Amino acid sequence: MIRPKTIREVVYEQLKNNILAGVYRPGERLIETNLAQDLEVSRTPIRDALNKLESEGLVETLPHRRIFVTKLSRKNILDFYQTRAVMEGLAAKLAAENATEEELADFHSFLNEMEVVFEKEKELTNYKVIAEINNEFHSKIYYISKNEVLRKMLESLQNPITLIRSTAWTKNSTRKYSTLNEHRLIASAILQRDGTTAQKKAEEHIFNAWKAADQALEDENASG
Amino acid sequence: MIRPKTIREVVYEQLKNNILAGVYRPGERLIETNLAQDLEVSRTPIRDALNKLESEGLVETLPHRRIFVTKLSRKNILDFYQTRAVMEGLAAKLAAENATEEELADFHSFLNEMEVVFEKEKELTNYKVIAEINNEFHSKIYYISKNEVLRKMLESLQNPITLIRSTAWTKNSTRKYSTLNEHRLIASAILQRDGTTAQKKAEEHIFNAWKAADQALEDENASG
DNA sequence: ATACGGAATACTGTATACAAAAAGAATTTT
DNA sequence: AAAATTCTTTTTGTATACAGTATTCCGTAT
Repeated sequence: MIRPKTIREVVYEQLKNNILAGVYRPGERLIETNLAQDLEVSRTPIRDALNKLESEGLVETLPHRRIFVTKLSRKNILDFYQTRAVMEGLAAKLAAENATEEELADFHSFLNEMEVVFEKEKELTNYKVIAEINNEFHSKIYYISKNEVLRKMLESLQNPITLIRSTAWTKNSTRKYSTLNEHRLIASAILQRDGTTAQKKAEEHIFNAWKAADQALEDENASG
Repeated sequence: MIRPKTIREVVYEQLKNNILAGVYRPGERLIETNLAQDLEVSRTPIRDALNKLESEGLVETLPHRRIFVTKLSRKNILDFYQTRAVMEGLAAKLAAENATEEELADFHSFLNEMEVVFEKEKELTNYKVIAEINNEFHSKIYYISKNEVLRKMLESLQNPITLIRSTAWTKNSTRKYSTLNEHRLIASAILQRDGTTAQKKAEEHIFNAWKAADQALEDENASG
């Protein structure tokens, strides 16, 4: 049974995609009326969508003031990753402790798939495929952790982080390889139900991701 | 220079207060039209406020379906505290590491104030005063941690937790005393710039708060 | 009686008109 | 010419009317 999507939902997804894909760049101004004209809807669903995006940290605004796509500072970015690190650590730990046997079996076969994809995409040119399977890896952990609150918060952190990555980090093969390795370490700890190690490896993984993102942004600023 | 508040801001605060104070009970249905009439405004700012409250987890709704004040399950509550624990831990650790000398001095004198308040309110009957100063204690830590992302997320977690406390936990003197003691332990670690201990003590503190809340809710269900 | 189906109704979603505030342009003042 | 001040324009905030969907109520059939 499918439910027809409301206009605001469609608008929300479109705007979000445009922001995350860099169509609307960080710092760019958004005007309700223009967006409404472009998407051929009234301002009402546009405003609803923008409100939601604001609470997710993708746009910024003050009452009666203009609306801008969020532009994150280097400190902001560190803050995001730092926060995400402890949350991913908790998720990994809970996953190791709370997964059912079925879920672990499932997770195991997903890992095999992942290996196959990486094997096939040896050149790692297909950034989108890699990014997708990496996101799926993390999502699986959130779900088997059985903590809904944590899952939702981590999912909402995903947006700003995608925003960061869309600006920097187009192709950094070294990082892609180490990501795969780090995922292996986390997964192995979860499968062995070793919560402590899973937590530690997950935290380290996010820390490394931060270092890579930070480095990429620095390089970009230095060259651009 | 003060800015006149927009209607939606006022409405948001009113609805939020009513939810957190238990005027609108968990599970209760909210009707836009009625709220608009009660507050003597149009539906527009009501809808804006409800959308915001939804993204903060205080109300729940599906498209074209009714709106309800969030009713948290026991598992939800555990999830909230579990998540908050690691985040408070991180905040305490960062506070110990990143506070300036001035901030530490400030924090120290706040602690003295806190002791005075508790001394004066020996009977601990004035629940509101105690709750306020406890919240302030945590807020101070968020600020001196220097991590804005973490602070905002912790602040948004505060709402559902207040919701939990408003239903259970009216007066539990034992818990109030141990809260003071636990706060002392966290503070002392921060003042000594011992990040590891601060983190550990903060995590334990939230875990204990969860145990108390969970117990109170169980008792309430058993009796009520 | 109970289950099903179809109006009636109650509420949320959307469009649009109008109000108010902020940003920008033009004008005056120094 | 620079700064301050008014006024114009642009843009967001709010009210309201209308559209569309879910829920309720009632009648009918089994």
